[in-house]
Amino acid sequence: MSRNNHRANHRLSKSRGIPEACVGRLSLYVRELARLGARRIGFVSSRRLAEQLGLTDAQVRRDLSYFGQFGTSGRGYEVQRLQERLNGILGVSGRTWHAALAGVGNLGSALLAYRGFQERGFMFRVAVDTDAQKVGRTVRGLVVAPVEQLPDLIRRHHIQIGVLAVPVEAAQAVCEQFVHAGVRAIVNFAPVRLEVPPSVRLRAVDLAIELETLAFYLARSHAH
Amino acid sequence: MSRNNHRANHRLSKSRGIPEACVGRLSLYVRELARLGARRIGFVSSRRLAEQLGLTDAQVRRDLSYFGQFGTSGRGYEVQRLQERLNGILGVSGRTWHAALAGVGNLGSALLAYRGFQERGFMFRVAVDTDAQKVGRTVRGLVVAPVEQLPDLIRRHHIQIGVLAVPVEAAQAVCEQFVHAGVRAIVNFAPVRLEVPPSVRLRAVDLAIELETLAFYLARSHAH
DNA sequence: CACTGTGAATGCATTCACAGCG
DNA sequence: CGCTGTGAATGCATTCACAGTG
Repeated sequence: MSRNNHRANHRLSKSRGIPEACVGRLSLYVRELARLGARRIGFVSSRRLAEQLGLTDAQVRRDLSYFGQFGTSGRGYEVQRLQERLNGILGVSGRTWHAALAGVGNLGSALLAYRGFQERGFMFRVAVDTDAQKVGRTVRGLVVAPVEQLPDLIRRHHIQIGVLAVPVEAAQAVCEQFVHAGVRAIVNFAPVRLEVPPSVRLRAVDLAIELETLAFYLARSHAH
Repeated sequence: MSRNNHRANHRLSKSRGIPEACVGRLSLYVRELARLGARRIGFVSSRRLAEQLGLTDAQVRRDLSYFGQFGTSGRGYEVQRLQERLNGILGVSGRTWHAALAGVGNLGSALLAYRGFQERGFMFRVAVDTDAQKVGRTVRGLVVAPVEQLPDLIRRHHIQIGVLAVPVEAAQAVCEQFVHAGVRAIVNFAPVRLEVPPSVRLRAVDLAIELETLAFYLARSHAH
């Protein structure tokens, strides 16, 4: 789910036969390459890369081969060059993606503050909430707006990614606002399945399911 | 069909052979069944369940069949009974799982406050941090302890699940403390791969990767 | 050599399709 | 009938194994 997780997904026009799982691993490759680069390592083999990430060398080569031929026989992959290429493929090189957060509760606030997003070129430019108590407050340099303004704000700030951290009851409605306003990529943290048109890419992060999955295996291993 | 009962039982006894993806979906089934139960719906067919969750009816039946025969021909599944059975299988019926949090930053605090955990029988009984500023503070009724006390606290509070919300640099070390103290299930929110013995169940939640995956598809669909 | 890139083989997960049951 | 439970078929993802390359 990991795995999964993973997974709580839908068929969208598959981007030219690239396994979904492979796309998820691209980010891992970039991260490891960045680390290697920081250590002034110029070349890396698929085996080394695989070891570090808990994969097989064949899988690394296969994954990369979907996007082109980046390696050199006998030497491996040039760290810096591959990193740049993969960042380009991931769409995170030289640009910033604009995100909007709906739901400035505990989780939402944590997401606004999350360093990993900025580091990879994701920037929250909009935060909304229904709660009149929260509207107007400033969180991480962002003024919380009323949820009614969401469509307008999305257009004004050229939002490409919507992040849902609202209660289950509100999730579908807010999601539809995102979609109507033209957002085509959404991450949903509410523990409910959302209905979106096939043109919209949806990912679900379900925290309770992560723990329940673990509980399943714990309960089983205990029994024996 | 009753002729095949021994085969089903055989499957049930083996913890192996159950697709990991199926385990993740168990939680989804339970959630939907709870909703149906609240609406006083007594029976549900695999088709109805599938529709609601965005799956196929065959998949629902297959998933459930790994654990036994819960349905009635012509009528479907008895909502309440199936819900109870699945909760039992998931290990979340009538018991509480004890969790420990490492890293009481923004994300960690949000996890402590997350309602979905309590609702499903997960309870944080321990929270630790390295930051002297945070140690001693009370968060959600829990006194933050210094990380050095983690092994002792794990044993004293019978912790079964460890949750890592520490920075990348600290993650592996704290993880090892969990493992040494006997924790056999860990959720890792730090964007780094952790090394654990095979007896320990590890799940990774990587927030940046969720966004990057979306960026990949956005970048592609934009290009064409 | 040491390594990549990739057909072919394998292993899982999902879906089909239908016998069998209430 | 309507529906489950499940062999058989299909579809993906991973791994094997090796020809090909600098």
